Order: sequence, then structure tokens, then C-alpha cells
Amino acid sequence: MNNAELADVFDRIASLLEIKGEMAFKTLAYRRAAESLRSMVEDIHSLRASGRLDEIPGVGKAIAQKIEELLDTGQLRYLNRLEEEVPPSLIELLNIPDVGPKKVALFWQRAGITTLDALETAAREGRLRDLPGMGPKSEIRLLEGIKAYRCSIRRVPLPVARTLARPWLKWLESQPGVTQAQAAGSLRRWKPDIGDLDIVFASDHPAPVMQGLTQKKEVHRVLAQGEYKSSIELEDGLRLQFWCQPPERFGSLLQFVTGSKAHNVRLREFAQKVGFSLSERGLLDRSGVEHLCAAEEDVYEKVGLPWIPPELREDRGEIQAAMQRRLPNLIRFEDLVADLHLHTNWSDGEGSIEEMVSAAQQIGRRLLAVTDHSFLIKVDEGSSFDKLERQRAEIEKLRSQLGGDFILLHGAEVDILSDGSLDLADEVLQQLDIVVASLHFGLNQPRQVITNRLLNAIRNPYVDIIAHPSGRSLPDFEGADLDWEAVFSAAREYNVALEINSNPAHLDLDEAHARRAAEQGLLLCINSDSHAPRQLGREYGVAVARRAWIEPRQVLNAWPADQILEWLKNHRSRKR
DNA sequence: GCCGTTTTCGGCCCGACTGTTTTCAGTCG
Repeated sequence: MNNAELADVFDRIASLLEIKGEMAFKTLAYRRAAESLRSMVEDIHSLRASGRLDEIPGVGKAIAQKIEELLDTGQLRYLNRLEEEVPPSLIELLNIPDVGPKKVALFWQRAGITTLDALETAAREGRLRDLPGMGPKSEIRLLEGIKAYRCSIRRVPLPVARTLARPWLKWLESQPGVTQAQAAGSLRRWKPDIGDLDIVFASDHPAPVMQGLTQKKEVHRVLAQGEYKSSIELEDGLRLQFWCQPPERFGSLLQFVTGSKAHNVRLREFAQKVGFSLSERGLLDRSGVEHLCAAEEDVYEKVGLPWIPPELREDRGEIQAAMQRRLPNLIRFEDLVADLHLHTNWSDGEGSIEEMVSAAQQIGRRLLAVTDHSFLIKVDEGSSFDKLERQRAEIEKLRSQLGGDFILLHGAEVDILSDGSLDLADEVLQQLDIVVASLHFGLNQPRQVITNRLLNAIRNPYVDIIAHPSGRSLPDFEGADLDWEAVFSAAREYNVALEINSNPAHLDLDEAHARRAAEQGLLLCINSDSHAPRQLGREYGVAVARRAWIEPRQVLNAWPADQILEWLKNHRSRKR
């Protein structure tokens, strides 16, 4: 059993306990433990072997024992007993919008319903409207909810969500009385994908704006409409939520809607300790005096904390770090000095080397490594070396035109073959200024095989960077099954940098592995993997790094250009 | 079930909206 499977078990327990009507705090405890296990990179077996289960946040004596039983037997007696008491098929019903544990228990105990199909039939036949708290309207809402769940769309990738949000923000900003509008929620936290879109705005007279929003032609269905909050659904099922407060309370609202939920719960607990009740409307001190926050910074300042960047607000220790004034100095897009992985029209890129250089200069880069695919640049066995030679000649010519202000390196992205060797010979690699190695095929090999492949590449004397280490390709492939501890340990031993790839389909390393790598002192590198000049401006890799608490000092291409060159030089001579 | 700047026991976030209600429960974020 791995971390994710354990997390699923504890989520399952939490759902069953909720339906059973168990104390809310107990179910919350299981949810928290599940979340911890899910976001953890270190393998649960190694944690257990060293007796450190109690170091997992939210795991105490009882849950630790359950983890041990699951690891030993693959079973959990407690869960088995629970499933005899509460039909497990009820868990699915919790996914229906507006259906929570109380409703599920009602359907089950008062109408004998245990499955989604049975629930739908009962609602259609009007058999639910007489249950306590139900009526004809809630029956219709339930049927709509079931329909929405049945054709529920996948989470929306962040770049798509950002594009979707733009016209709504523009419309809001054009409305009289609206002083500001902003996307919040997981979009503002730069999560790689989002479930629904949260948009906040400030106005003293929100009613006509809310009215206008719900009447726009894109709106398929209005789910809720109030003074401070409205919720709509688009034709494709995507849900948008609009929140409003007057300008003098906008900071509180933005803080609240940015989330995450877990962060907000922690922050409110903390606020309680220092004497405030915190909500999306403001802060209430113990004497009942209200303190308003027009800016988000005010919320944190009033409870005695420094402002916490949205990317950190996941309840992964950020409030503790803020208390101790130890928040990381997060890397920013403008901190990147170099881009060390990109493609030109020498292989499958769209831009010439010159066009890529010009685009890089426009966004403030000082160093660029041209790393075309070895397998594409290699026209046939005999001519690869010739083509690389010609590319080198072009780069040298460009260098003389550029003068000393911009540094252009000649590299390649080489393929790691199935035996772990590289598809360019060492004599060829030796001629290059930088070598980026990566996996492109055979990604479903068993853990040991594919890990060894990567380890061989790391040990190669000429390899400087491992690009998109897991080969993740969203949304269909989550990445190879690697022994990460072995990869990290080899990368440390051979001083090879691991990439955080900025292509939204890769984002690889992902944030959990990036954080773990950084914690272990590994060197990272945030590259665009551009195949066109416009892609050099991709910010998604930096977003992953920020969500992984990473600072500029941990990122090779955020160092000053001369230090990057120095590292490349030293690194190669040390490795050989 | 977890956890400790108020605690090894007794806490554990807060408000908006809906639909059913004559005052509230359930759900959501």
C-alpha cells in the first residue's frame, strides 16, 4: 500500500463516519490525516521503518496504529466493521452538489436508498418530497445535481481557467460602482488545475451587478443569487462564483475567497488565539469592535502575521512559518536569469535561434541554452555530428553579433535510451556547452527498470540537467513510477540539477517532489521547454516552484550568469 | 481523533444562501 492508497482509506472512513453522524471533529481528523498522506512524498514504508509515523501532521496514536495494520495486512478491521454498518455505496452520493452527509443519511434511513440510481428514481417518482426538510424544489435541485455530477467535467487546467476568467473580470470592471475585480480561489494560488472559478469584486451597490451577472447569455443555470454571493453554471458545466463586499472590506473578502479552505481554518484558529474572530467581512475583537480590512495585507497584519503569498496557503506549515518570521523568500519569474532548455527550428521548434534570443532578451533573460532534440537533429546515423557542427557555427556567429551582454550556449536535449545510455555518444556530448537529458518513451516500465535508466543518465559524465524527470504528460499520464529517493540521492551525489518544466502539460517535477528535492538540498532548474518564442514567457514552472516553497538560491538559472557558467564548468570537471 | 503561546482535557472557523421552514438545518467555500 502506498501513501495515496492509505489516504483513500482514511477519506473513506471519514465519509462513512459523516454519514453515520459521528462527531464532526473526528471526521475532520481523518480528512486531515488523508490530506497529509496525499501531499507527502516520502514513502510511508520508510517513515514507518524509522518509527516516524507520528511526525505526519494530523496522525496521532489511533491513526498511526491503523496505518501499521494496513501496511502489515492490507486490511483494516475498523473499516470492515464500518462498512457493515454503513453501505459503502452511499459514499458516492456525497459527490452530488448540495448533497451532504445529513441528506445521505436521510435518504438511506428514511427511504432505504443506498445507490445513485435508486436516488435518481426516487426523486423522479416524487418519493423524496415528503421527507423532513425536503420539498418539490429540493427534489428538482437534487435531480439537477445528479445530472451535473454524472456529466461532471474534469478539472480545468490553469491556463484555460485564466483565459476563461478574463472576460468576466473585464465585464465587472466596466460596471458602475465596481472599484476592483480579481480572480481568487485556486486560480490565484496558481494550482495546476481548478475545479470552479472564484471571482471577487468590490462595490457599495452589488445588487444590480449580481443581477446583471446572472442574466448574461453565457449563463446556463443560476445556482444561487444573493447580495454578497452568486453562483452560476455555464453550458459545459463549469461553475463560477462571484463574491462582493464594499471596498473597505475587500481585503477580507479577497483573503477568504483565495483560500485554501484548510488555510482559512488554520488562520481563523490562530486569530482566535490572539483575540479576533475572523470572517470574510472583517475582524471582530473581544470587545465586539469591528476592524475592517480594505487590503489583504491588513488581515494578516491585524492578527500579527506577515502577508503570506497565496501559493503557500495550503495548510502546509505556512502559518507556523509566518509566526516565526521564517516564510521563504519565494522565487519570482523576474528572478530567472537564464533559460536552459528550449527548442528551435533546428528540431521541432517554430523559431530560429535568433528569434528565441530576441524573445528572451525582451523578458530580461541574460543567458540562453539552445537544446534541440538529439533525435530530431540527428537526421541519420552519419550526419548528426555534422548538423550539430553547423548549429554550433551559427551559434558562434550569433555570439559575435550579440557581444558580451548576452550569453548563448550550445546544448542538446538527449534521449535516455531503454538501457539508460544516451542517444548521442560521449564524444559528441563533450563538444556541447550543456547537456539536458530526459525520458521520452518506455515510461510505463516497472519502477526498478525505469529508475535505473534515470540513474544511469544522472551518472553520465556529461549530463548537467535532468529535464521533466517523471515524463509526466497531462492530462493522460501522471508520470513514471520512479523510486524518488534513489533519484534524489543520485542527483545529490552527482550534483545534477533537476528540472521544473514550465510547459503546463508537464509541470514536472510537480510541487510535492520539487519541495522534497529542495528540502534535501538538491539544485533545481526552472526551464520553459519552449518550442516557440512566445513560450519563453511561461510562468507555470515558477508557480510550481513557489508552491514548493522554493527560493532563488535553490534554482540554478536564477543565479547570476557568471555563476551559472562557473557551475557548468566545475560540475563537468568534477563529474569526470 | 488530534493537539498544546489557554489546555495532557477540552477545545477544535465563520457567514451566505436555499428551501423548508414560522425560526432553522443543511451545504458550501
